[in-house]
Amino acid sequence: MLGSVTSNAVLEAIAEPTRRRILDAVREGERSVGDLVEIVGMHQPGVSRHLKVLRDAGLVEARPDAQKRLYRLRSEPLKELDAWLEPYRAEWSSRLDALERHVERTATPIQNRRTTKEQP
Amino acid sequence: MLGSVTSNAVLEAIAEPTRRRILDAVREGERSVGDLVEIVGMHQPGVSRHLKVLRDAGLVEARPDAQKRLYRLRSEPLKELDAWLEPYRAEWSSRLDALERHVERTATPIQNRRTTKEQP
DNA sequence: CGCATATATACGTGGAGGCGTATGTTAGGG
DNA sequence: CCCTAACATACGCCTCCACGTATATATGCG
Repeated sequence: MLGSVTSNAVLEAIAEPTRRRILDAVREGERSVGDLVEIVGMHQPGVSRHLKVLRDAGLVEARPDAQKRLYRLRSEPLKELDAWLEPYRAEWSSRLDALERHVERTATPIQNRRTTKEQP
Repeated sequence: MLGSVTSNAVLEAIAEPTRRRILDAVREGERSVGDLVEIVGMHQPGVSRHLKVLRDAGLVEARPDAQKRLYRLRSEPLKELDAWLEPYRAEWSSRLDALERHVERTATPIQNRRTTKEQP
C-alpha cells in the first residue's frame, strides 16, 4: 500500500472555519493563544482545543515563551492535500469541464443511439 | 468583500473519507450509484446521501440514463481549495519549513554548509 | 397496467464534535 | 510563599452527522 489516505486529520482540521482562521493568522507570524482568542473571538478554552486539533494534525507547532505559547504554522501536512489535489487539478486545467464534456459526448458518434428528441 | 470563505461545503464534503473515494472513482469516468455502492462497500442509501452532499457542494453532477443516474466529477469547486492553498504553498516552497526554521534559529551559525554526504 | 430495477428520501440511533463553564497546571512577580 | 497570568484539560450540553432499515419515486419491461 502506497498512498495512505491523505491523512484524514488534516482535512478534518481545515474543514472547520475557525481553525482555518487560526491557520491564516499563524501563517503571517507567531501568535500567542491570547492573540488568537482576540482574533477569532472565542473563549480561550475553545481556541486551545482547536489548537490541539491543529497540533495533532501537524499543522501548527508551539514554542514556549514565558507563560505564553507562541504558535506557528507547519505547512508540510498541506503537501499531502496538495498531492491529493493533483489529479483533479489536471482535470480542470488540461481537460474540458463537465459541461463541455457533456456536449462532446452527446455530439459523439455513439452508433445509432437515438436521443429521445431525434427526428429526421 | 472579495474572498468569501472557501465555501465550507467543499471542505466538509471532502473531509469525509468515503466521499473522497467516490470522488476518486468518478474522476476516472462516469459511475452509476450501483457502481459506487460496490466500490465503496456501503449500503445504497448511504451512498446516495454522500452523493447529495457532493452534489450540493458542486463536486459531482448526475446524468439520467434510464433508471440509472450516471455521476461525473465537477472539478471547478476544487479551484477554491486550490486558491485557498495558494499562500500556504508559498510557505513550503519558497521558505524553509518549521523544522529547518527551528534548526536555523537554534543553531544560527550556519557557515560552511557541506551537504551531509560531502567529504574530501 | 403490474412488476422489477435503480435511486432518492424518511426515520431513528449511536457517536463524534464544538461550545461554554469550571478547574488543573506552570511560569513570573511582589 | 502567595498571587496573578497564560494556557491546558475535565465536564456536561447540545447539535450535527454518518449509518442502517424501511419506504417513496421513477423508469423500463412484459
